[in-house]
Amino acid sequence: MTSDAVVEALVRSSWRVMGVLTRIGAENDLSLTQLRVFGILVDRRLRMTELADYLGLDKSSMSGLVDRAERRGLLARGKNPDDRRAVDVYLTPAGLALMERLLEEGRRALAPATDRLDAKQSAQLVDLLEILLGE
Amino acid sequence: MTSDAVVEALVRSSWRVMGVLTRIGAENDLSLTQLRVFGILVDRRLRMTELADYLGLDKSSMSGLVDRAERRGLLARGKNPDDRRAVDVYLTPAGLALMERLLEEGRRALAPATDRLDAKQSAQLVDLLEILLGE
DNA sequence: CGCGGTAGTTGGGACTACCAACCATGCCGT
DNA sequence: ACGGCATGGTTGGTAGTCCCAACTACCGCG
Repeated sequence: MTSDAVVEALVRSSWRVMGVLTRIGAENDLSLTQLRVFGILVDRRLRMTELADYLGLDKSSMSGLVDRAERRGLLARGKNPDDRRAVDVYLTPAGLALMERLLEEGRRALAPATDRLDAKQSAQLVDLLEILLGE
Repeated sequence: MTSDAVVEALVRSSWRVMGVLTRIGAENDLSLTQLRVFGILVDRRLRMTELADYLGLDKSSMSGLVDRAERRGLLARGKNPDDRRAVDVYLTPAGLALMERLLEEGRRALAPATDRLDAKQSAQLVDLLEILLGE
């Protein structure tokens, strides 16, 4: 069965990627989840629950997560204009700046791997992964 | 720069894969890390420190990890014949059986995604990821 | 033999996630 | 318009993760 090989390759490479992200996060005192939160919020402003859905976490897990990032001035809570119960979360300028640094770091850290592909292969890989991810 | 697109696709798909693994783990009371330990030990018997190296964790993190799995009878500690300080870790038959179930579950869970690729694309993806992972 | 280095454990601390319980607000039917 | 149920978020408690520092046991070399 070829499905096995695909799953195996996917899982293996995913672990590799997570390892890189974990290291980059650790160097900046961010957990994997926080890193992901930042990645999500780069171009969005979301309510707590929406964020929890993105992450696949319980909403109660969000409070502390956001608290800690907020305390560091990287993230802020704001009122939601449409629903007084809801709380919007978004990156502060400092958070955005940090995220941009981390993106660059991520690119650099993965470069040894991604550089092994030529332009055509890169495009192919992106296409295949996008099919995998579905639209 | 096309490197951006590759990194983005890789990170996105890795998160997807991790989500699936997290769910499967949670359904069986296993953390992501434990799941990975099992995956590593399927065809190996390792010392604590070697395992820690595979996982990129501190050796002190291993004790508790192995403890908990051992308490559930999924994993066992054994003496290392060459070094009396060292402790070998390996899957018990129960652990191996569990892991086989989980592998099958993983394949099934990822099938909706992997099925979107035909045989040729699958082979291509595996090739590309293997290049990425290095030899 | 003795001494520095390595294998693993223990203890303490911050963080992560979950669940259940709890306010505040929103929404619906009557 | 109001009573009741649903929804958004927080809090508190628990178990697990992961780190660092300190410690014991053992290895190996001079």
